Amino acid sequence: MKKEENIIHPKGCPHQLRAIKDTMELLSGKWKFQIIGNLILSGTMRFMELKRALDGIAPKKLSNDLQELEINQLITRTVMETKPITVEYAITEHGRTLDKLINEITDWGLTHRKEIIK
Amino acid sequence: MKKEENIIHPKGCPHQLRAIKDTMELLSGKWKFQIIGNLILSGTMRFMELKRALDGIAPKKLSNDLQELEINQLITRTVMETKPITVEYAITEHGRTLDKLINEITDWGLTHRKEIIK
DNA sequence: GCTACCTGTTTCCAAAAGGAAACTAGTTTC
DNA sequence: GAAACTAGTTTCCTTTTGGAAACAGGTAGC
Repeated sequence: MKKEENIIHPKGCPHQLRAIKDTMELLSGKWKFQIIGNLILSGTMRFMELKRALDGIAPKKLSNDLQELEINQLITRTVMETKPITVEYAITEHGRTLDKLINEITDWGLTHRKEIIK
Repeated sequence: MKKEENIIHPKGCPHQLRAIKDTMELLSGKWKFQIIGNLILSGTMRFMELKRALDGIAPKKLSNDLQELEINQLITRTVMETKPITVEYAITEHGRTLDKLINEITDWGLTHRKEIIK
């Protein structure tokens, strides 16, 4: 075989690869899907509620991730004028479109655990 | 409000959160879903084919990720006794169960791009 | 005024991820 | 024997990620 045989671009259009890249650049990491998952289930949660639900997360990390998600219009942040000030984080319409994806991630995680154990 | 009000564990059973963690610990990162995606489309690919398809990946990274995926039984590695030795990476039955998940990731990436642009 | 609570930010540090370049080692082609 | 192909490994470095601890700035209760 000589060199000039693989010029033709393989399969998988870059269009789809870019979509995978987009999703993973925004949502990969340890906590983001867990945050979205909690918010989809609860609809709305406060900072300390999230901190307790996501066992072990540092406040800085939670704060950073929430900001990134807000910038990408997946959640909203609302300051409530309560006695000690509270902040409500809510899932947006756009954020809810992650519903199916999170179900797939969850289902696959369960499947994989069963597969690897045996 | 006094302190002892939020003892009850919120919603979302830890069972599901663990599944999300499992999936993301194995598959988050820049390249893994792209590798699996290519292999699902092509069935089987050689090292250099993958390297060319995943534009910009360093051989070390590709090698490392492939090893991790093999350990988790998502792909197989077969050395072929050809003229210059070649190695074929193939998706396994278990790896194919990621099919739906990758479709969701791709679809959501396309949706998100449209949503953010407007 | 002291303490506690809420929502963070700041600083500092450690670990993990990722990339560039050089190199190994075997085979084939010229 | 020189050059080019295969499939990586090794080394070194930079960037990103994540976490711990301390602190800030407000309110409320005692």
